[in-house]
Amino acid sequence: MRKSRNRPSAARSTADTDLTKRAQILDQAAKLFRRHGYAATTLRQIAEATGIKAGSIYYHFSSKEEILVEVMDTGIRMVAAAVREKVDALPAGASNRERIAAAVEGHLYGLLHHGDFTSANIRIYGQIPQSAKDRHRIVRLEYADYWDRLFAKAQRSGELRSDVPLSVMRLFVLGSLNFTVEWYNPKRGSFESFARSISALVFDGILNLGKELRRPPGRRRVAEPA
Amino acid sequence: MRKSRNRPSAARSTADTDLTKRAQILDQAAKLFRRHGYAATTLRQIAEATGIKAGSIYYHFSSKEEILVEVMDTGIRMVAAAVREKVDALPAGASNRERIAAAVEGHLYGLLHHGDFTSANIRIYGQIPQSAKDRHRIVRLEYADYWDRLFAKAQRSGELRSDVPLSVMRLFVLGSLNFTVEWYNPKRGSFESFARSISALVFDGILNLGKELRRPPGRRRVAEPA
DNA sequence: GTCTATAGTATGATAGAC
DNA sequence: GTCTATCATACTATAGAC
Repeated sequence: MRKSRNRPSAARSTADTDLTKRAQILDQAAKLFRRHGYAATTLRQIAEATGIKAGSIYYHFSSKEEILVEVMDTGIRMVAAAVREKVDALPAGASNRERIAAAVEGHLYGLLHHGDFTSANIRIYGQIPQSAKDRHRIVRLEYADYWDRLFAKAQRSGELRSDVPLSVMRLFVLGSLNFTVEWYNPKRGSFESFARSISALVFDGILNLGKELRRPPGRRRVAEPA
Repeated sequence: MRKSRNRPSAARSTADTDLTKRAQILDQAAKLFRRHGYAATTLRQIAEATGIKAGSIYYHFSSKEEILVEVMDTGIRMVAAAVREKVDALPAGASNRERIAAAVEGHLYGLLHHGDFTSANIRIYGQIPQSAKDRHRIVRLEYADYWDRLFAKAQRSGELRSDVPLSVMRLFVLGSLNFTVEWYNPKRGSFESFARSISALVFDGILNLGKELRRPPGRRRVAEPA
């Protein structure tokens, strides 16, 4: 069913147009899936938003579900790429806590800068057909494993609290980050200050510890011997 | 359009049957909305799950959207009721921090014990028609205001950190709680221990502060003078 | 209070012209 | 690579029998 591969390598402009159209369809699909859900979005809507007719979509995709799976995969991949970039940019001797902080920042960045794909992924994952979940599974699991290893190492080194089950901690953190796509408003301050706030809450919680213990924004507290 | 009100007050069994059927429809609708979304759920599915035929639903509801709005409202009301119960049970002199802790516990309780209505609400809110959002708006806003006041008081009394915008803090907390419906698994431990874990993370964050600073489960840290 | 039957509309997908 | 036209199916909602 895959067309539009293996084209004459010279035809640059044609190739670009083709890639662009495919990408356009995915962009519009992500936007519509995010706003109205998968089932409520029709191929006619996607087509109209892309500037073509419904039937033409089948030149680029073999089914509605194929569009869905590609939108879902893209959502995860964008976030995963942003996380790896941030974490890999750390100096060699970075602590596990610093690695998690970088991952949190990267996750938020990927999440909030590719809004439609990531929001669609988070919003509709629980509602898509099982067959789509199955095809999306590998990409999703791989990313979950990444965080799993990050947290496991950090707890072994004693940097994370040990009175809360590790899986609860990991799911809580990822869940709280993911839900920011539902309420983050770029008009109310810069992304950087937002990320600092979220990071502070994840690491230190909401309580006021007194002026003596609170560091200036951007720096985070480490264990404070009594 | 409203039938089945003002019936002969003697007919207890008839009344029960009627209420039960209406409630059954809502129960099944909530379950299906949660799993497949609003648009993807058909009246035939709701009817079949309830043990009647699609046309019969119109005796109890005037439209699909009316079912939706009632499911959405119920989701919020159940959580709000659980929160008020927990907060109102506190002694008169309770601190704002204790009030928030009780609200967190109540919110989690309401959320995870009425899974279908609350999960449906959280999952599909962003996708329902604008007309349904408008009709759902008042119930939703009222509950948001409750938390708003709770947080505002706590920050004024200095119990909450002041280096993070209050709205970010409130939305972060509610969002992280809400997202637990996506991953909470009652088979992996009791609700009570789960609630303690989440509460600990919300108030204190994920870092290990050293054995000296960590209180036994259930108790929470207050400001610790240096 | 539930049923059957159906009106009116929209959907995903396909075929074939250009 | 996109179009028009259409098939087969499904949907919400209504009407009227029981």
